[in-house]
Order: sequence, then C-alpha cells, then structure tokens
Amino acid sequence: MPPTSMGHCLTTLPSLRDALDVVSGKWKLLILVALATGHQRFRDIERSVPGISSKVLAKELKDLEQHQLIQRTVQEGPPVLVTYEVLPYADTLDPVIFALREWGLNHRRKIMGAGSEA
Amino acid sequence: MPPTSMGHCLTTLPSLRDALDVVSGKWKLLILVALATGHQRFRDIERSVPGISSKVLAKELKDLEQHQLIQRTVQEGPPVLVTYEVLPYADTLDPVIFALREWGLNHRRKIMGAGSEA
DNA sequence: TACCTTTGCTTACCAAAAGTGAGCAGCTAC
DNA sequence: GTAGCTGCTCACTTTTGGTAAGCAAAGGTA
Repeated sequence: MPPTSMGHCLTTLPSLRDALDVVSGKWKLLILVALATGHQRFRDIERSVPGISSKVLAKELKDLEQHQLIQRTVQEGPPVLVTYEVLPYADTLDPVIFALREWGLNHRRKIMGAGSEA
Repeated sequence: MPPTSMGHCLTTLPSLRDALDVVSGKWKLLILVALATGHQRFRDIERSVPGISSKVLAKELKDLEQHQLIQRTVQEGPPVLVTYEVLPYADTLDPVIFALREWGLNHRRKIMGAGSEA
C-alpha cells in the first residue's frame, strides 16, 4: 500500500529527471548491484551482468565513476590489476534498487499469471 | 540509513532487469508522473515533459499502453478527443518514483553543494 | 621456446533508437 | 479564407547500442 499514490508534487518532475539523468540506462543499476555483490573486476562484472558487452560496460563504468558512484583502482604490479568498487554514496541508491526489484518481482508474477493473453 | 545496504540477494539481478525492461527509458516515468498530475491530452503531456518530442512521446505512450500502465481513450464527437490516463497498476510504480525522486533531490543538492569542482 | 588463455580494455563496423522539422486531417476562431 | 490547435506520422540526421575482432602484458603448460 503505497502512501504516496497520486500525491506527486511539483518538484517530482525535475527531481525525477535529475535522477534519471544519472541512472536511467539499461545497465547502470545492474552494474552497481554486480559490484555490490562482490564482482569487482572488469571481466567479472561483464560475466555477471548478462547481455552486456565490453564496450558498453567500459562506457557505463566511466559514467558511474564520473558520477562518483564507483571508484576505479589500478594496482600496479607484475600483473596490473584493475578493481572497481561502489562508493558509499552509491548506497543511497539502495531504496531505488529495492523498489525496482520489488516491482520487477511483482511484474513478472503478473505477466506469468496472465499467461493466457497474448 | 538504508536498511538494505549491500544486502542484495540473488534474485536482485533478474528482478531488476525485468523492471528495467519496462521502465528504463529516459521518459516513461516522467510521462507517468505527468499523467498522474492531471495532464491527460497528448499536447498537454508533450508540453509538461520538457524536452520530449511528439515522435518519442507517441512511441512511449504506445509502450506504456502495451505494458498496461496507461489507457488510451478516444472520445468521438465533432472534436475527436484523445485522453490518456494511468491505470491502477501504474500506481504500483509509486515507490519507484518516490525513491528516484528523493534520490534526485538529494543528488542535485550534492552536485550544487560541491559547486567548486568541475 | 612456442602456444594458448586471461585481463582490461579499444576500435571498426552495423543496427536501432532518439532527435528534428515538416506536414496532414479535422476541427475552431476570426 | 487563413490562421491556429490537436494528435499524430514521415523522412531525415544524429546519437547510442551491440557485435566481433584485436591488442599489450602477463601466466600457464609443456
């Protein structure tokens, strides 16, 4: 039972736009979740986010870094190691991710349930 | 203090993807909010969602209709009148919109606050 | 040593989507 | 009549996305 139903105020549109400008892609939230679940290397993320390509991942990681949601660290050494990690600020997106996750779960149930329709 | 911080479970990724498949564009949530705030005619929505074009709006409205989030109604009569309205199901997206709105609000503050940086 | 694999990307190339401007049918206003 | 609004669509350009390949540096394997 959402307490806000229909109660969108005038600041909703601009704030939403601000948020969407950072987060609206198909991949960004997925990447953040992958990072949060322990996948910190490029190839590791690539494998854990099904369907993403190297090119897009590289670009998205740059975007996320620019928005200060993640941090890229290069560990020099005989094998140069690059790791990505979510910054604390990215945790503020948890409510968004949570809400979206819940909705996705529910939506799938709806779609599956009404299986008799085209 | 988000209670879910880092606590993403294994169903997060697929559920998130399901949700993003419906809602990930730059415009869909904005359109839903515009509809929910009383803009129900095409041109009205177009004007209230800054930056959107007729073409994209038409396409997004079709998508939203297909996903059963909105309903298109044509009232025949001397002036044919087309109205769009959010279906009850779209209200289930309120938590998502709310979370995103909050985040956007906060993010703008952060960006503005750190104004001395590039 | 040669050969294959992994990593973290980048580069061409092509397809899909978004943005731009014009326009159109049907109506109203003047 | 002509100008305007509405709800779109069309043709065109630009931007974004996706695919496959490749590359330098290192590691394994024999």
